[in-house]
Amino acid sequence: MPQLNSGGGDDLGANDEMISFKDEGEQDEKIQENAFTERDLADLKSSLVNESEINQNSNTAVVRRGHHDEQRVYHEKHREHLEDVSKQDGGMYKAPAYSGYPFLMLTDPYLPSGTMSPSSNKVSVVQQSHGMPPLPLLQYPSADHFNPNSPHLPTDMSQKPGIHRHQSQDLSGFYSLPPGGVSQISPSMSWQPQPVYPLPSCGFRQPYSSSLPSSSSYPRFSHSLMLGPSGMHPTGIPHPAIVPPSGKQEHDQYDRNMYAKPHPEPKREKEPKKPVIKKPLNAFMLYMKEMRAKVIAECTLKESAAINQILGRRWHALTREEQAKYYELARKERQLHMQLYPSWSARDNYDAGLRGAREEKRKSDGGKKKRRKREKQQQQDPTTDNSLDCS
DNA sequence: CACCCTTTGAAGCTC
DNA sequence: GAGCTTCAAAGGGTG
Repeated sequence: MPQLNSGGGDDLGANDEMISFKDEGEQDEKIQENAFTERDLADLKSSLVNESEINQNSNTAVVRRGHHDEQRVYHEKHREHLEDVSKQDGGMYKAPAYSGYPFLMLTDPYLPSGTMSPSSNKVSVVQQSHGMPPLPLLQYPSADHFNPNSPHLPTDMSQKPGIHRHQSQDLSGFYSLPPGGVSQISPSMSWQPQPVYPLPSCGFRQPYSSSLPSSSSYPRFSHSLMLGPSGMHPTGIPHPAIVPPSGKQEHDQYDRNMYAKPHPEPKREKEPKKPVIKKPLNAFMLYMKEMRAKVIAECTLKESAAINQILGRRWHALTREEQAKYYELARKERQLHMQLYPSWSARDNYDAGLRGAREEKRKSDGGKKKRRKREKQQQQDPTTDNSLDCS
């Protein structure tokens, strides 16, 4: 498989791919068309280097553990900024379709003067769809959180000992939204005519259930996410990424609960478990979310396995620049996820819910599934039809 | 009803 | 550090 850089490794992984894309120096014309210039790439590359440095400084294990005050400040800044954005945008901005948590298309914080990276600026969006408030995440259960004079909020966070966010992580700038961000997404390939973010009419479920009372104080959260103190994220901030221990999302979980998958937990009523915070989506997952509806419409397929195969082929058919957009989105998503859940680890979900039991079963099966997968890969005929069309 | 399938990528784990 | 495993989304299919 032509993985660009499967090395993983935090943010740089995806961007290394982008860098490698550039190094190969192909499709210059396309790059120009997409305003994805050499210089832009250099900027992006530079920004990524900075980011890794930043992460080293700010995301150490020590820093990541238990700095909830910091998170609160972050959300506060975030909220303030969004208010500004909302004003500037005339209320036109929308929530991204794949928005799980109130994911914001971020300004690249690592570029000087807060300019957008070439890829990010094409997708830098704070979308609000269906007339929902932009950032339910930022709707705090307590009005105190909104109070600039809140006693909970230190007047000078810089004085907070032991917590040092990198300057570039000034989140008000971090999440700034340039006007027209969405429209700047360069046209490309088959998904171009589609809105940057999938529309319900394309087969996606409504990102926000109409059944949810519009008067709700927490419009984008399902009721199950209106967690009390026990269901609250350690930050005290309810979040779609958090799966309450008490079962299924009452409404559509798509988008509103991007990271909130209703893992069935039969015994959860008796033994309250920690809410599950879902992994941030990687680039391909973001791509799938966006393109699934289109494939379904085109191919009249319903089986996800078949759809995903098609999407996998299409993913490889994407230009580097097009893929780079998703890598960038994924990178930012990981960043935001990290900001929101500093103490979260992917390992947390390894045994979440029934997965523990499932694990047991798989182990008892001798890793049957994975073995099948590997066998299939090995048996795969190189002459396999790689058609991007429906098959 | 729980799990499988199927994809890629990120992250964790093991050696 | 390489290689393997798990999980993330999705929803029809299967036992």
